[in-house]
Amino acid sequence: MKKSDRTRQEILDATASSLATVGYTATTVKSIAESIGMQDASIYYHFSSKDELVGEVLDIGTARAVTAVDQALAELQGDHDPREALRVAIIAHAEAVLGGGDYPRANVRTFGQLPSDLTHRHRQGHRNYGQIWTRLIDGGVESGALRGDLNRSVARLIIIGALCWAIEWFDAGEEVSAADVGEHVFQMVVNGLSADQPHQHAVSV
Amino acid sequence: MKKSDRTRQEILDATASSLATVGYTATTVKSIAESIGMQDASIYYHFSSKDELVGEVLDIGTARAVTAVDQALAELQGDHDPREALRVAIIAHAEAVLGGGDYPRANVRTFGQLPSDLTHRHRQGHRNYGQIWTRLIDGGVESGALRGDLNRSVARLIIIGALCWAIEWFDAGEEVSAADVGEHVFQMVVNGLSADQPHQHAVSV
DNA sequence: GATTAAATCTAGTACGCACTAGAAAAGTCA
DNA sequence: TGACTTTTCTAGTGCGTACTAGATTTAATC
Repeated sequence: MKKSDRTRQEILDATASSLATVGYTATTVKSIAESIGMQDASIYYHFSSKDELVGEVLDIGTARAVTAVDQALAELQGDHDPREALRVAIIAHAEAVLGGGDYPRANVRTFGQLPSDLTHRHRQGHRNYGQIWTRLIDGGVESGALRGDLNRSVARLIIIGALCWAIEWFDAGEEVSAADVGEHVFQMVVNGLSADQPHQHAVSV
Repeated sequence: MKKSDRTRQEILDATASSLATVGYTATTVKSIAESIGMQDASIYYHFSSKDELVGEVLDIGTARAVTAVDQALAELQGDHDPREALRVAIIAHAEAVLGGGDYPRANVRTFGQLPSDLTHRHRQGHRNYGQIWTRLIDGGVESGALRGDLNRSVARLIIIGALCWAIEWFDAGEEVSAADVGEHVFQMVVNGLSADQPHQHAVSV
């Protein structure tokens, strides 16, 4: 591996870490360079602009999140309740975004604070990610496992929203793990908080 | 009312509107001034800094959200299922943040992109707001209406998160209203998406 | 209508930002 | 070692930001 590739990777990692923790605006080219012991101008040998660099980090982030969920679903072999697929996907998302690396976290953390160029650039990636969930919900409704009287698109966005917003309060140091958060979202959104429900397995947290 | 008070209000309104639509960074003192036909320097006759102005807008926002939820709960007289209280609160929050004015929207929209001074300044306000929900959930669990096997704090944050994230995708122009979003969050989080649940009233959207 | 106070404007400052040009250093391979 | 390429640094530019000082206009009061 060339030195250039190694440095490039180091820059990407530092940018992902900064985006995930302090957001887009507070992530300056100078601060990225400092965190890896470089001068800010040297960044521009590897990337033509801040937004190209940030865009690449976000691309990697969506790819990793999609892979995490796809992989978790692929491991679900044989016949299974569509609710179980939803559960597995929700927990995989939670682990990728909360417990996982900086890249998926950078994605969620900077959502809503990017310049419009970058927002547009990633619209397709978000659509692709949304389709995973659309398929899961559609499958559940059509098989009769999930209610059909709710707007599926709204339901999808509410699930994703509950998971994404968790980044604002989740603290990896506390006793609640990323998987715990996923389990809670699943329990609430699929089984419901109401006490007199079937299909409930006690959750220990 | 003095002229100074009217102008001051105009500045607050313009700031709330800007924060709610483009976020903290893109809200510049100059852009605020321009939107009401002033010079940027004139803003400083009424407010000592950008962050003091923004802080005041956010204070108003939390106050209005709290009032909206409190008022909706107060109208719930007589005996009622704790789930109904949760439903009323969720819908009131949705209407305040999605359908309501710019002030509560500014709060949610800028969450996570504020400088740390402002974040700290509003920590108490957020805590107070969280307590409304803590009471609702605790009441539900203790009366036996809600499950007791989930972490209540996590449950609270998931409900608020699902509602807050809706600001990222909700479009007031579409056929789904703010109250519809609230109703969906309630249906999912309390009754659950699963098909074979009691307590379900069909929702038409 | 003159006098005083309130409100706004003009014209700046200083600073941090993304980014550039060209020199210097470090790495590569005969 | 020496010639060449790749990478990094030094030193800057221009722009947008929040913010300030002092003159100027607008409003209120007698």
